[in-house]
Amino acid sequence: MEEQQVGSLHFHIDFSQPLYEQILDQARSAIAKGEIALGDKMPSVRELAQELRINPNTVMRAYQELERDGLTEKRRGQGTYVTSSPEHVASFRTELAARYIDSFMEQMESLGLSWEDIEKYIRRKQDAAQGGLGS
Amino acid sequence: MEEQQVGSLHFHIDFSQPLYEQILDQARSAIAKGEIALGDKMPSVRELAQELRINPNTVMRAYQELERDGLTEKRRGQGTYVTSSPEHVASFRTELAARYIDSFMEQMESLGLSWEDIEKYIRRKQDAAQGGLGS
DNA sequence: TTAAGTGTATTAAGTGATATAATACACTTA
DNA sequence: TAAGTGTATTATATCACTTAATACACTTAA
Repeated sequence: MEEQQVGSLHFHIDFSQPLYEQILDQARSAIAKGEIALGDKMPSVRELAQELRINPNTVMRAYQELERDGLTEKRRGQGTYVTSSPEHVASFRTELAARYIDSFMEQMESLGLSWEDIEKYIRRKQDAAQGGLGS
Repeated sequence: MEEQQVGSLHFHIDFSQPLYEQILDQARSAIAKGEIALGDKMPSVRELAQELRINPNTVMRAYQELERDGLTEKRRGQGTYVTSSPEHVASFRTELAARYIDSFMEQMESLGLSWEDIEKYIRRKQDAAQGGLGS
């Protein structure tokens, strides 16, 4: 397990998933949750690669997907910046959340679990953890 | 997209995921939902491979995992059978469901979504579909 | 103008997961 | 004995992922 702070971003990298996917997910999360502010400069491709001790091409791949998500903008010769548009972040969140939720509901359906079953499990878990998630 | 009925089992195979994983998931689902009965004989490795037009080794891999799940028992020289123990199926369901749910909640948390947000989305979706899932 | 720092593109190579193919063995049943 | 089981092995092929080494175009600041 690898823990790394790069600017205002925090990464924990392991070998359970493709590297570019972990960078992507964790950068998405940081932007979606406002851990890095709108308009802020992201670490450069080379810098992040050096800090995480991985290849620049791998960082590039994650950064290209971030831009496709509408979460970042790239300025040739300057660097990569978090979008300044709150709407872009918001629409990304709802779209990705919808994808996650739909896929999750399919999994539950494949196990023959109803929505009520799921609610019961979550409630039990939240009680046990004394409100771990509910904002 | 490939649709195949093999005995009481139904498979739809594509190239979105590893073949062995699709077989595994769909067999798990069929057993968990009782679409194939406890104690029933599964298709033989060779038969399923032939029907799905894939390699027997690939079916083997899925079948081995099914046994590790406690969902099937293999009898050398006879075949592969669905477990006769309802408890095994039940414990598998709750265990896998817990894994799915936990991973899902992590995804939601990474997007900064609260449990209430999720509930709202689901309710809206269920209303729109006039009760698509609720048992 | 120059140097350093950006994103980007290309080519080559290596590794591991996935899948196929061919074959053989041990076991059970009819 | 023959046919049908699960199982194991070896070889091969493909693809995703990752690294490596370079090179190019652009921007900014010295």
